[in-house]
Amino acid sequence: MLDKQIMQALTHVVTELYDAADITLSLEKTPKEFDGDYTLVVFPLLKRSKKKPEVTAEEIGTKLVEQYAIIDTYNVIKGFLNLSVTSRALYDAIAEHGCKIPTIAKTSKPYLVEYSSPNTNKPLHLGHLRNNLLGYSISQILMACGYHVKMIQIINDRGIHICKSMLAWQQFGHGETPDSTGIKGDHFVGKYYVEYEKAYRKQVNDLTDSGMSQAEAEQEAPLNKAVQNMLRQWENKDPETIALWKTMNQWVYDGFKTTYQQLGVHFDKNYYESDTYLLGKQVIQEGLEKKIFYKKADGSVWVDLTAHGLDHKILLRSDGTSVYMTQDIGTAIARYHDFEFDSMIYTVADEQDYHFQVLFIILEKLGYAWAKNCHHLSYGMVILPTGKMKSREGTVVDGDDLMSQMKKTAQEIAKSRTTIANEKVSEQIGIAALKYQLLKVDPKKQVLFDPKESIDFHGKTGPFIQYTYARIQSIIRKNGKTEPFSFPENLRMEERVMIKKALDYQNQVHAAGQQRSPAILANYLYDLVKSYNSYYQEVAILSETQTQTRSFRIALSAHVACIIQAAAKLLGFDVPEKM
RNA sequence: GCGCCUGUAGCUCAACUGGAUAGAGCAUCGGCCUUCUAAGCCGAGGGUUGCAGGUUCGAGCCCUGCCAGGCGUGCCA
Repeated sequence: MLDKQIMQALTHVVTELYDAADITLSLEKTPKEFDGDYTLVVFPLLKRSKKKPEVTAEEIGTKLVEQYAIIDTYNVIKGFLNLSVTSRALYDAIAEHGCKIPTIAKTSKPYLVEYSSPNTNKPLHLGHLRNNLLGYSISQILMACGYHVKMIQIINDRGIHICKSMLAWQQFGHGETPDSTGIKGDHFVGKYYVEYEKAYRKQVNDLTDSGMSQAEAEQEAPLNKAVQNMLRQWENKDPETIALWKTMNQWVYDGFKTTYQQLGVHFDKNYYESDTYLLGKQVIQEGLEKKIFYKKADGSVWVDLTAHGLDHKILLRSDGTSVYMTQDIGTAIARYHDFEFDSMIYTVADEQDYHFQVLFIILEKLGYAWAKNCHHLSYGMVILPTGKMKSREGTVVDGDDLMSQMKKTAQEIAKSRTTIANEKVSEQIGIAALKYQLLKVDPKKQVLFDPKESIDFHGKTGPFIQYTYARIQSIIRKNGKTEPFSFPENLRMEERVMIKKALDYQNQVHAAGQQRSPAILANYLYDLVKSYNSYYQEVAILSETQTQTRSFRIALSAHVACIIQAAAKLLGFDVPEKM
C-alpha cells in the first residue's frame, strides 16, 4: 500500500538524518487547499533535528526525492512537509489494490458478537433495528478483518413479561392463534401483552377509586396476583404452564424469523435465558467461598467494588433468586466453555453501561483472563422528533411496519422516474435507505429518526450509494468485455483524488473494526461515492477516444464499484445492477 | 448527591484520535440533461465548535470549573 511505502521511506530517511527511528511519525492526507498528496508534520522531530521546522522539512524532502522514485516533488509550509507522489506510483498502487481486507487478527480463536437479544413478549421496534444493524455490521467488518466471528444472542424467554402475554391470552384469547387470525406471531403475542397492561391499569384504577393507595392497588390487583402466581408455576415446572409458554414463545420465534430474514441478519447460536439463568448461581457460590463476594445478614450476596471506584452490587437476592447480573455471569462462562473465545462484544444500549462495567470487573475478579477482552458496544437510543418512543402513548415505531414502508416509498419514487425498479430492487433500496440512516451515526450518539426525512432518498443516503454502483455497472455493460488496462500516460486531477480515496478503503475497514464503529465505514463509503460522482461528471469514460486511457478509466470505475459492493455488504445492504 | 455519555451551520451529522483557512447532507438561492443513469454534478449564503480558564509550536479534540440535555446509580431486566 502506498501510504505504507511512504511511511517506510520516511522512517528510513529520518533515521539516517536524525537517528529518530523511535519517534512516531504522523503522516496525513494533504488538505485539498494545498499542493501534495501526503503530509508529514515535522514538529515532533524538532527535538532531535535541533533545527527550525522549515529546515527540517526541507532536509527530509530533499532526501526523499533523491532516494525514492515514488516521491515526485515536495513543498514546505511552516512545519508541514507536503509530498506529491508520481502518477505512476498512484497507478501501480491502485492496479494492485484489492477489495479484500488484509487480516489484522492475531488469533484464530473465535470472536463472539452478541446482538439483538430480544424479549419474547413483543415484536421488534426501531430501537431493536439499530441494535441488530450495529451488531450484524460490526460482525461483518471483523470477519473481513480476519477474525473468526460467531454471531450470538441471548433470548430473554422467561420472566414476568411473557407471563403477562400468556395470562392475557388465557383470559381473553378464546383460543385464537396467529394462524386463525392471520397475525404475525410476535405481533400476536405482543397484542396480548398490551391487553394485559390495559386490563391491569383498569383494575388498578378501580381499586384506587375505591380508596386504596396506588402502591397497594398495583400489588393487590387480581391480574398482578395471577401473573405472579403464573411465574411461580413456571418455576415449579407446572406442565400446563410450560406447555403454554412453549407455544407462545414459538409463535414469537416464527414471527422473529421473518423479521430477521427481511433485515438480513442471522445467528450462529442462540442462548436462552431459561437455560442459563441458573448457571450463575453456582459461580456466585464459588466466589463466596473464595471470599470474592460476601453475604449480608439477610442472606443477600454482594460484591464490593469500591476498590474500582464503584459501589457495592447485589448478586443474589435475600430469597436466593438470581438477578440480571447473576445470569450474565453464568452466560458469559457458558459461552467460554462453548467457544473458548478470544474476545466478545455485547451490543447493548447505553442505559446498561454501568451493568457491563460491573460485569467485566466481576469476571476478572473471578479469575477469567478473557474478561479483559470483553467489550460493550454501547449505543444511544433512537429518538423521534416528538421525543422518546413510548409504548403507552403508541409512538413506538414497529420494525416490520418501517421496513415495508421504506419499500413502498422506494417503489413510489421509482414510478416517478424513467428507470424501472422491480419488486426486488425496491426492497433493496428501501432497506438500504433504512440501514444507512441508522448506521451512519456514531454508535455512542443518539439517533434522531425523522420518518419524514427517512423517505428522502437523495444526498447522504443508502440509495445514493446504490445509484452510483448502478451507474458504474451501466458503463461496464455498455463496454461489453473486460479488457486489459495499462498506465494511461498521465492522470487527471480528478483521477488522482479518486485513486487516493479508493486506496484508503482497507484502512477504513480496519479502523471501523478496531473502533467497533460501522459509522466510520459508512461515512467513508459516502466520501468515496461522492468522489466518484464528481469524477464521472468531469471525466469522459466510455466516450474517451484514447483507447489506453479509456480502458484504464473503465477499470478504475470497476474497482470503485467493487469497493462499493464490498463496503455495502459490510454494512449489511445489497447494491442493484440497475436502478 | 455521585458516576458515565453528549453539546459543532436553521435542522441532521463529519472532522483520519493534537495539525494548516472546521467539512457534508437537508432546507434556501443560482446554474447544468440532443453526450457514459439528473436518486447526479457545479456554485452562493450560512460558525465566537455550550461558557470561562489552563496545558503547547499548534486545541472542536487533552486538563479544571461551570451551564444544558441524555442515561444510570445496593435486591427491575
